[in-house]
Amino acid sequence: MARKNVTQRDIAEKCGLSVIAVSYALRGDRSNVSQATIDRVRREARRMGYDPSRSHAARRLRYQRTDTEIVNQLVALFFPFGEMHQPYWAYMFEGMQGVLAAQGFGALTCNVDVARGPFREQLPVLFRRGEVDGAIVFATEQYRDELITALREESGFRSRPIVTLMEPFEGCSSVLVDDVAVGNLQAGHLLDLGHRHLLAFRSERYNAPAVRDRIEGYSLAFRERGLDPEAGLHIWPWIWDRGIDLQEAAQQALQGHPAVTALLCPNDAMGIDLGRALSGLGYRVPRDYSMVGVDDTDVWLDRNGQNIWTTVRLPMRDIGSRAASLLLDRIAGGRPTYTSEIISPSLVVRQSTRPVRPRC
Amino acid sequence: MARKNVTQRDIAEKCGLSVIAVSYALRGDRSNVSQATIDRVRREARRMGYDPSRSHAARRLRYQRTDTEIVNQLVALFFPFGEMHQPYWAYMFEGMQGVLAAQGFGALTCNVDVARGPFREQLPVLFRRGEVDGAIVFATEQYRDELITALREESGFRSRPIVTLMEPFEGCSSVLVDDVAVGNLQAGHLLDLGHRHLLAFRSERYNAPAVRDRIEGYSLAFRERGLDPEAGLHIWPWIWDRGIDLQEAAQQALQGHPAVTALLCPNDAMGIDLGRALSGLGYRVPRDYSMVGVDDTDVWLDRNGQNIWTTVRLPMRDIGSRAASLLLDRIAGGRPTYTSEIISPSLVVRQSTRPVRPRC
DNA sequence: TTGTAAGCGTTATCAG
DNA sequence: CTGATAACGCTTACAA
Repeated sequence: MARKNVTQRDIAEKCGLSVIAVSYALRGDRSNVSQATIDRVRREARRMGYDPSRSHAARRLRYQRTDTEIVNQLVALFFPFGEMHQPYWAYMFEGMQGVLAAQGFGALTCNVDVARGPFREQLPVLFRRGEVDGAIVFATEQYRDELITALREESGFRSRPIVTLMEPFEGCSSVLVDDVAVGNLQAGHLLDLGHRHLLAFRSERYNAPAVRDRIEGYSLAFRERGLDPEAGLHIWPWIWDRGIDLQEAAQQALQGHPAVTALLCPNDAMGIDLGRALSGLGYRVPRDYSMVGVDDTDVWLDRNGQNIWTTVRLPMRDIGSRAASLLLDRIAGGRPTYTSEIISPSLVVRQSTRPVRPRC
Repeated sequence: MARKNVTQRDIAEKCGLSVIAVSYALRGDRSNVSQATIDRVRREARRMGYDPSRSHAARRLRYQRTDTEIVNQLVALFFPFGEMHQPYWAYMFEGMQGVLAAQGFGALTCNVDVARGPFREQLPVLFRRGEVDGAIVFATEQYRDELITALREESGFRSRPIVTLMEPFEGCSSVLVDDVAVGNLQAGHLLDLGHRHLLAFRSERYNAPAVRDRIEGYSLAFRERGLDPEAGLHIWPWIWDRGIDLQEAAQQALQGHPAVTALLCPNDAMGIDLGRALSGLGYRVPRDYSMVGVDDTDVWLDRNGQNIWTTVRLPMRDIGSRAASLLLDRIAGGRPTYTSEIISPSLVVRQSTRPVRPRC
């Protein structure tokens, strides 16, 4: 058990140098110390078991004199409580944790809630101390603005890097999904199978820009194939919430569109629930309706344990790890450049879609 | 914008005292300073906007001289990746966050993985710095021992408080569930409905002690009613995993026990999946089989959006908040007493159970 | 009850 | 290229 901490002074004594020379050497400051000394000091430091993390407090104290920010290896992850048990968030989180852990960073998970008062007062004390290096924010419209404002106003955080997920934000880097491509892949696949009347469910839980982009993607798929979206793209507003009678809602949607042979679902969870409801109504997927989702995070197993759910895959782990990388880059580099990274979706064809066959 | 930090010296000047007197006063050290001074200093400090969290680094630095632990308002939450998207973990997490956030504490979410090397090297650097005040550990047998050992060996953490969830551990406080009562409630309810042959699925994912206790609870329920568990309690080993053919497995289990009219499920998720598989086989719940789960975290909705799933409820939020409270108590109090708290389950009767009716 | 001196471990400044 | 000095803000030991 290393009883006493090894300090720079110990190293200095051992090397016959001054403490400050050691300080320079350890930081590799070539303009104040020779390369030879640097090497010698570093070797000795390693040998003696010098651990910079032990003297973090001293370093912090010293640096606040010059208003220099110091890396604490701690970042905050903001997300709504409701997303916690969604598989897609679990995957994103996994992606982030992988990158963060590899660098020794810790993840401070934070939830804010309008019901609990002003956001600034809900932030852990660590923020005020300036011990949080950056943040990844996954929040829906309403929360996001207020949250980011709160962070910017917190003097311990101020202008530190923020990465937003799924939506851009002024002054932040972000990791986005190409929602036009998502819609295009979904609709294109169905059109290529010969389906000509598609029903899209516009989930209210989706924020405006993403929904707009998806629909644009649908239309684009029609036009790219010389078809008229006005004629074949049917949009049904849909509130997907616990407590809704899925079968009744599904029945209603389908009866209003007898020509429809395929369904565009905004995400897997909703789509699979809907598919199950259709089965309950006596319809068969894909015999009666082809269905395609988004995410590839949920499964619909057939009796052989095979996943039959055709979907547009969003690489959630990648999104998470890209966000973390972006954040760490900005923390390390200090460059105030706001990068946006756009993640491309990909189509995963399984058995919930098949070529159209004419209605009797 | 508070450009310059207010320090104890500023307050001292304002009050015409020495810095050390202010230090004593702010900490309420009655043996070194008069109550009058304390009040005066504190009032002035508040007026000037003195913020102790700003000088945390200085305090840390000073205290490490006397090996005094200082509260950082940061605790670690350990859990397996696989549990992340389980609703029950989401609820526990919510319970913990509520308590922690109310005290300004931050939650450092940590996952360890044997595949990534020794646990000690996977810990965020914050541990080595001694900036983590305590930990809540939710890990299955295999991980738990190694993880807690790693924490104890980390010189920056050493003997700081740990609270384990669901299972006790030497030298830790813990929040436990009364699994005998869980089993007793499940089986007792079915027996009271007149069922005499119960099939229990012993999920392999459950750790040994909990499984043993549940089964003891089943037997107890029989004996309390003057019935013989040997005659009516049937146990079926069951591997519940993705990729399994649920219908086939279910078929097999039921065919082996023709007298069975009710099913004891180890948790909701598995039970509801199984119930759906039974529906697919043409059975009806509860007409053909009464089913009861554990957790009350998952729902099985009927066509009216009503949850029909009868289950034994484990108050996950309470478990989480109790664990956090236990931890904060030990962090604040410093008492090295290891408390175990046992949480009682409760029966929630819905429509997946009904009185037995004789088989044709 | 109050004040003085010293030090926690580091680094910016400036002189050699 | 190297080193002495001072300072970051706080608290313990000891003296007044």
